[in-house]
Amino acid sequence: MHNNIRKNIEAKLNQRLTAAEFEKLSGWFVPIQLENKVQFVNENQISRNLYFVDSGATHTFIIDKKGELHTVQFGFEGYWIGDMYSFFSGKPAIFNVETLEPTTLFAMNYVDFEKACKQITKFEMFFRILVQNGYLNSLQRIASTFSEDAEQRYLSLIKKQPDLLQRVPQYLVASYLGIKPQSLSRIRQKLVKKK
Amino acid sequence: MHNNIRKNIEAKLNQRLTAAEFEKLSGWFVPIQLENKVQFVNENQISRNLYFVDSGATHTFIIDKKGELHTVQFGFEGYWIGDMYSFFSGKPAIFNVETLEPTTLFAMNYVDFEKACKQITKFEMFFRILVQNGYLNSLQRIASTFSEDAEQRYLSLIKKQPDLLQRVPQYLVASYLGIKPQSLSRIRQKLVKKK
DNA sequence: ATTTTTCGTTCACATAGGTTAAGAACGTAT
DNA sequence: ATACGTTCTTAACCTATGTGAACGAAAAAT
Repeated sequence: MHNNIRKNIEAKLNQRLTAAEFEKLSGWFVPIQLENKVQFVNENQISRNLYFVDSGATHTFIIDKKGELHTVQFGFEGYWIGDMYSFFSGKPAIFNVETLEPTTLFAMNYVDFEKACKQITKFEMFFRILVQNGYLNSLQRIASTFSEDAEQRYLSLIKKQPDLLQRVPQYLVASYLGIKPQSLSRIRQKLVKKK
Repeated sequence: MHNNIRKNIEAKLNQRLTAAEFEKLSGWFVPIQLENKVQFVNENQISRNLYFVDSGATHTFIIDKKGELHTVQFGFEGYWIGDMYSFFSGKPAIFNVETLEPTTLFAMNYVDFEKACKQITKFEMFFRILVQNGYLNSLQRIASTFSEDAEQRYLSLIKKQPDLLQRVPQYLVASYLGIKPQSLSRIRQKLVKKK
């Protein structure tokens, strides 16, 4: 049941978990089944869970002062998601997370997370790597936002995740790229003509 | 000598270090004095150091394909800087870091960092908090880039760091905001007239 | 099956920010 | 004091993206 988590951790660590370690971890990850369009993390509400996406898709987003939605990140099979700020500080979340398909998650609460870090050094290492990678990715995303135009960002994105447009509505892809749906439509039209 | 580091760690942890812990840590942080305009982390070169800015100022930046500079972050007294990617992976850095004033740093190398994490749990906790905060800040910066125009971002920035323009050249502030120096000049002129 | 809502496209027009270029202000070296 | 390089400003023009609106297609609800 928890095999995808195991594979994911072992791949990032480049190291295997023992049967005992895996068994302990499994106990701390509770499966959750959600329908499409279910929001399970809410801005301004406390969310002391860390989630692993076993199957399905999610998006993490904020709503700005003008009421506009901005996608911070998508989450597919094998992604770790949630509101880290709330998870660690115990204060209300700053992001929202919602499913984009029927989705199976594994959730670990903060108390178990602390146990896991203490009892299983490999998990603590794994998690450190996870946060570091997330941090670096977001720094590079800032850099690319400033150095590339929307067309280039779009091309990089579909190169990196060719199935993205098949799985999430185009207006959310636009919100991830930092542009309006109409602009993404225009960019796509221009690219078709170029060929 | 290492008092600023101590204060910084204790403040973030909200917990004091014992004399023994502090003494150990002090031994691992090597002071470095640099002149203005010294680049001490280079893209494509390995940099397995973590730096604490004791006094002075730095900026972390990338150069894009068009040869243009983009500031990723500034570092002043009490900031922790360096190229985390290289620090952890041992691979070449993806960022550059340079002084903007005569600067005093404390450097910790990766081997000592690992010792510190193992021997001083508080340091390990502290560092985890540091990376998490960095990650969250960068996610929020992405959100603000998409939801605010350059004028609003400029106003938020000088509100948060009123002395920034006194300490770093305006073209670097522009590169941090993601605009050209001419555009920042135009925005500033417009703001003066508004008053 | 029909209606209603959501989503993607297209277009005309508006605007923020980029580009180029020139000159002013300032700092530093001579 | 003079000259040189660097930074900042200003202005005219250009371009990518935003805005608002209309339409058709697809999806969801009835």
